This record gives sequence, structure tokens and C-alpha cells, in this order.
Amino acid sequence: MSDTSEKEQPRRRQARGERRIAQLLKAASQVFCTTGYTAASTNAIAREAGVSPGTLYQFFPNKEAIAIELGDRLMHEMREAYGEALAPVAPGTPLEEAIGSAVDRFMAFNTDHPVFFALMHGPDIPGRMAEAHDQLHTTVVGRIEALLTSLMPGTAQADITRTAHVCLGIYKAGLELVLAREGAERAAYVQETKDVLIRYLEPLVGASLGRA
Amino acid sequence: MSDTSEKEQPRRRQARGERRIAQLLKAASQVFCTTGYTAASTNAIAREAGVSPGTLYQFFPNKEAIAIELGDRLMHEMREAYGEALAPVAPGTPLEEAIGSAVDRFMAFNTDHPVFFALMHGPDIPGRMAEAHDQLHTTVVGRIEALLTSLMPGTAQADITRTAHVCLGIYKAGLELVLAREGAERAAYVQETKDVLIRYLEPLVGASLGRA
Amino acid sequence: MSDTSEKEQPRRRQARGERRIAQLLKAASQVFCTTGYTAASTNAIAREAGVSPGTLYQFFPNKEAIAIELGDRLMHEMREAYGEALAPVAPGTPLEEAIGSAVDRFMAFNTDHPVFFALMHGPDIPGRMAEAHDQLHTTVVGRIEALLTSLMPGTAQADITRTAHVCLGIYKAGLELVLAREGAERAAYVQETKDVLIRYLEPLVGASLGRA
Amino acid sequence: MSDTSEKEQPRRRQARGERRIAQLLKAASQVFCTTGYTAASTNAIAREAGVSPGTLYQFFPNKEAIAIELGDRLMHEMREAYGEALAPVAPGTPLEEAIGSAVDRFMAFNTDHPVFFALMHGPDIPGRMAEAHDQLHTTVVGRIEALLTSLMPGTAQADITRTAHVCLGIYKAGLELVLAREGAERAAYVQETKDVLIRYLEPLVGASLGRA
DNA sequence: GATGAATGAGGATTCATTCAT
DNA sequence: TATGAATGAATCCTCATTCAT
Repeated sequence: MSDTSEKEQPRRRQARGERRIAQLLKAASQVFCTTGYTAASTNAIAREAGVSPGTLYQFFPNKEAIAIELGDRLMHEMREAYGEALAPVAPGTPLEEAIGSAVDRFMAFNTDHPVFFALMHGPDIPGRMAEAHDQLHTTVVGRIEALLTSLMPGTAQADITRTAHVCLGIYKAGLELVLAREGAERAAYVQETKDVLIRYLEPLVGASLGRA
Repeated sequence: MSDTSEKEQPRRRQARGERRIAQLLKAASQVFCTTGYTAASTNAIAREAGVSPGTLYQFFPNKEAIAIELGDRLMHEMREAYGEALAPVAPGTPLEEAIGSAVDRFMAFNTDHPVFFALMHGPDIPGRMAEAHDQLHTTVVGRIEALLTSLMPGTAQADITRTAHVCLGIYKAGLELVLAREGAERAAYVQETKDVLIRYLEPLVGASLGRA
Repeated sequence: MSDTSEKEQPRRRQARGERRIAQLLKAASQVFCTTGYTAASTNAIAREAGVSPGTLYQFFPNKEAIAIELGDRLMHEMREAYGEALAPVAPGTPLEEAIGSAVDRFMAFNTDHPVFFALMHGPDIPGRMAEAHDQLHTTVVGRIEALLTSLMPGTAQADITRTAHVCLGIYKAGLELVLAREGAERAAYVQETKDVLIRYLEPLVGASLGRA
Repeated sequence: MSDTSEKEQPRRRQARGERRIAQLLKAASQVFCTTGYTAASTNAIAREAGVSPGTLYQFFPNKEAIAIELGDRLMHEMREAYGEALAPVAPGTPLEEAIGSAVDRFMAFNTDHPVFFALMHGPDIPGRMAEAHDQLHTTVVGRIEALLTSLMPGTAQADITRTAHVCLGIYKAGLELVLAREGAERAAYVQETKDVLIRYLEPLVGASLGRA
């Protein structure tokens, strides 16, 4: 009735809502990882979250909205946790170091959040869901472009873009291999992924340096 | 009474069946490409083929059987058309040439048969379908291993295997990029794919040569 | 072209047709026994007979026609094989003997032709198939009535009919128990069936004799 | 905040569910009676209940679960309504009375719940549904054995069991005849059923008494 | 907000039956 | 006749989504 009630009531509700949303997204992560986006059912997500289907729809208008929100949060979290992973490196940083740390950080993040892969991946992502996918994709590519621009100054934008796409492709391929392994084999594949990227970029970086 | 009447009658019928099967597989290819395996419906495949659902089930016991048969045919076709694409190269063949021609051939095949990619791809492949997927995968990896063994004699088998997996990953990543483009951009991505592979393998090949 | 060709051609065809029909009915028997009438599929029958579905429909207009024809043939066969099993007995025949031999003969027949039971039985017999069932039923009841009339002269027709229905019910119940057993147990159940019938009929027969 | 809000809200919902279940089981009863279990379709049951197919599956995972639950409820109801119908009779009870009342009670129950018969009956019961059927059957046979043991003390177990099976067979046969009639005819068949059972058991009971 | 019942279109699959060959 | 391909309605069942409470 007073200010408090008008501010704290909603806040409490929002807090509860946030908890619910987090709970649902966590459940969705697990289900998406297990069955893939297409085969995941909203009922299964609700069940996994321990709530009723109706509750799920109180927070998300439909299935893809869950995936989109999940993607957004992942991007946020990534930005916060490893914000500078892909930021332009200081001039003079050796390529190996730049790539190595970027891959390490990304791999760590993706290993901790396997949904990321499930969402990034897959041509069977149907309908409007593709938007979320594309958006995520575009963001990541943009960040890679920024990194590459600092590594290969003077390179044409089109080439930067293409190289960025290739790098992301290599990374995703490596990630898939990594996620399917454990222990020493996993570490070996992480190293391979770095090697592929380094060897791929080395001549490009060299050329741009020579040009500069 | 003559050979014709006793042999061609059934043959004609069989021919009709074969045509239907081909037609259904073609339809399935398109649907799988468009929607992915999981989301593809047998009714949609039948509709695309212009037949009733019952007809589809006259030739295939279930959805996965279609995918399996499709995979088998693709493998056959690949073997026949580009049989030696991945066969061990003559000693002394420059790496660039070996990789270049292998990638060209594969890309050509995959561009002509985009389902291949749809079937190769995707961790959300459910049920017993995964078998088919794995089998296809194993076959391809095996062929790459053979190629690598001839390129990098004396390398430990475990390393060969890992390298083969990485190469396949790179190729698939490249393919995905290529398939999403047209014309000059597509050609550029083909070249990038080759470059990635060549630069990745060059040191390995060199090392094994030095050792030999 | 001569008489021979006009008579023997059809005859040969009829002969072939008869063989086909017999073959199909045999297959149907097995399928009906295994899965029951409702769950039996015409395709399964055709497969069991080693012919195509089309062939089956060349001889039978639909599924129930198969059952009807099967029932008819069974009745014929029964009549031929054990024609007098239920015919009125000679006056003075002890009830035990009359019942005993009738049950023995029927049981033998039904044991040899388990379809009979499958067709007689069951409230899930749907649609027009019920006709066949009813017809068969009516025939059997009629024969039992004849037997009872000779055993219980002077009894009202309504009572005879009711008693006949009860006897058939007892017999079918006994048969079900018998068919589910083997060896000594089976023999014991045959005896029980006879006992039930004899004890049920004895007072009725006695009463009618006293009356006469 | 009060008990009412926290307990009755869910209760009301549960109540709705219970009503639906009852409604669905009632509809299932009718459909099973009309078409038999095998030919009964879940859609038909849902339609009969006036709900959508999805609703049915909210409460039952599949068709057989409906039949099983139906059987369970019938058994419960039977136990509650006529709990002692088959319980051992007081020593000295005339056989006619024991049988008469047991048959009356059972017939009354089965007449009120014709599904019981539909579920008891039928060798074409497929799949895991057979379990339910067998369980029901076993329960009933057990109760008859108990009754017979009290009527025929000193009889070998194997004989008791066989006699129980025969009695159940007779009863089911009688029931089938009874259910197909109305009014006076029905009553007459009830009496016949009793007579058959009494005459069948009389000598056995007498023998065991003589022995005792 | 939360619940869970309700919906109904859609998916895989089967099957009696027909038809071209 | 025989074949087997073709049909399409009907089955069982699922799922995204809505709604009354």
C-alpha cells in the first residue's frame, strides 16, 4: 500500500520469476543437450524443471523463445566471464599465445555449458528458431573479426570476414571432437584445434605484417 | 512361354518398384536437407514423392530405414564416382595436389548430394539411426586414415586416427560454409578449406618424411 | 477347341483354384489361431500362404468371407468325418455312452482343427462376420437339439433348446480348458467335461423317461 | 493461507482428474463391451467419453493400461460389494444354497458390469494385456479354490484346482448365455447354470464327506 | 503465478482393399 | 490368374499450446 509494497512486492515477484526462469533454462539446457533442440519437448523441459507446462508458458511464449533466451544468457555469461577472450590483442602478442588462450577460454566455457554447442549446431534448427541461431552466430563472428583485424591489420574486410567464418568453423569442428572425448585424448584434441588455427592463420598474419 | 514373358514381366514390376524407391529416396533427400532428419516426417517424404504414406511403407519399414538406405547408396555412388579420391597417393605426390584433388572431388560430390551432409551431421540423431551414422562416419575416417598413412609413413596409429578425425572435422566445417555460399564466394571457401588442411598437414608430413 | 478343351481347361483352372483356396484357408487357419480373427490381417494370411494379397482377393471378396468359408468347410468336414456323432442315439443307449462318444469325437475334431475354436469363440467378432459365427452356432445347436430330443422325448421344445445351449456352453468351456493343456491333464479335463454334461443331463433324461 | 486454500485447490483439480478417469473407464467399458478389447480404439473411447484423444493419454499411457485399471477397479468393487460371495461357507451349508447364492451374487455383479466378461474373455488378448487378464483369472480361481476346499475337505489340491477351473468355465459359459437374454429366459439360464454347478459338485462333495 | 487438465493437429505405422500389368 | 504396387483411412500416440481454477 505504501511505497514499499508497490516496489518490493513486484521485486519479490520478479525475483521469484527470475528464479523460475533460471530453473526453466537450466532444465531446457539439459533437455536440449540430451535430445537436441528439435526433439526436445516443452513438457519434458517443464517436467525436468519440476513445474507444470502451464508455468513454462507463463514465462516463455513458445519453445524457441526458450532457446533464444538461453542463447542470450550464454552470450552474456560468456562476455562477463571471458569478456576479453576475443578482444583485440596487444600488438606484438605472438599468434600462438593469442590463439591458445582464446581457444582455452572458449573450450572451457563450452565444456562447462554444453548447450551452447547444441544451440550453435545443426541445420535441423527449424522455423523462427534460426533467428536466434543466426544472431548468436553473427555476434561470435563479429568478435572473431575484431580479433583478426588486430592480428592482420590492413587486410580487406571481405577476407577478414571469410577468415573469421573459417576460424569459427574450425573451432566448432574441434569442439565437437573435444566434447566427445575425455582426459588425455580430449587435451590432445584441444591442442590439435589450436594447431589447426595457428597454422591456418600464421601465413595470413605474416603477410599482413609484411604489408604493414 | 518365351524368356521374355517369364523374365520381363517380373522385371518390369521390379523396375517400377526400383523407380519408386529412387523417387522416394530423392524425396527423402530433399526433405532431410530442408528440415533435417529428426524433423522430417514420413508423410512429408511421401507427399514430396507424390505417393501415399502406405506406398512409402511398402518399400521401407520405417523412417530410419530410408536414411540408412540413402546413406548406403550415397556411399556406393561415392565409391563408384570418385573411388580413388582418398586412396593412397603415389609417393612423391605434392601434398597440395593430393589434398586439392581430394577436396575438389569430395566437395563436388557433396555439392551434388547435399543430403550427405544432412546425414553426416547432427548429434540429435536419435534411436537406432545413430548406427547408420556411425557406420558411415567410420568408413570415411578409415579412408582418410589410409590416405594419411601413405602421406605420413611411420606415424603412430593413434596419431593417424586423431589426425584423420581432425581432417574430417575441418572438411565438414568447410563443407558447411561452402554449401551456404554460391559462385565466387563458394570457390573462395573451397580454397580456404584446402589451405586449412594443407597447412595443418604440412608439418606432419614433413616430420614423417624427415623421420623416414 | 473341342469338348475336351472346353471342359478340361475350366476344370484344370477350377482345380488350381481349389488348391489356392485350400492353401489360403490353411494359412488363414494358422493366422487366426495365432492372432485371433480381429487381429489377423489379410496380408499376413496371403504371406503365410505364399501368395500376394491380390491373389487372396481373387478368391475371397473380403476378410470375413475367408472366415465364413473356413467355418463352412469345417462344418462339412465335421459332418463327413464324424457325421453321426450327434445324431439321435438308439433308444436304450446309456447316457454316459452317448455323451462320452460325442464329446470324444468333438474333442478330437477340435483338437485337430483349433481354428474351429478360434472362430466359434469370442464376443469381439465384429461386423458381418457375426453372421458366419451365428450360422455355425445355429447348426451346432440344431444338432444338439436333435440328440437331446432322442434322449429326452416328450420334453418341451423351449426346454430342449435351452438345454442344448447349455450343453454347448459346457462343451466350449471344457474345450477351452482342454486345449490349454497337454497329456494327462488334458485327458482329465476331457473326463471332467463329460462328467459335467452327464450329471447335468441325467436328471433331465430320467425325468423324461419317467414321463414316457 | 488457510487449510482450505492449500488443500482443496489441489483436491478440486485431482477431483476433476478422478472424474475424467471414471468417465474414461466408463466409456472404455462400453467400447470394450461393444467391440471387444482388440478392436477397441483409443480414439473411440475418447470420443465415447466426449474428450479428445490427448486427454485420454493424460491419464493412461496406452490402451492396455485402461483395461488393466478397469480390471483392477472391477476386482475392488467386487470385493467390496460381494466380498464374501466366494468365501468358505459355514460347515453344513447345503450345497444348493452355497452355489445358489454365489452364482446369484456373481451374476448380479456381472450383469451390472458387463465389461468384466469382455475382459475375462478371449484368447485373442494380445501383448502385455494378457498379464492383467491372467492376474484377474488367477485371483478368481484362487477364491473358487477356497470355497471348494471348504466344501470338499480332504480333496487333493490338484483336484481342487481342476474342479475350480471347471467351475469357472461353467460359470463363464452360463454367464455368456445369461447376458445374451432378458427377463424370464435370463432367469431360466441363471437357474440352469446353478443346476449344472450343483450337479457337477454334488458327487464330489458327497464323496469328500463320506471320506471325512 | 501455478497447476494440470484439455485440446487437436500431426506423426509413424498398419491394413483392408483395388488396380495396372 | 497372379503379382505387387498403390491407396487412404484409421491406429496409437505425442506435443506445443491454451484454459479454467
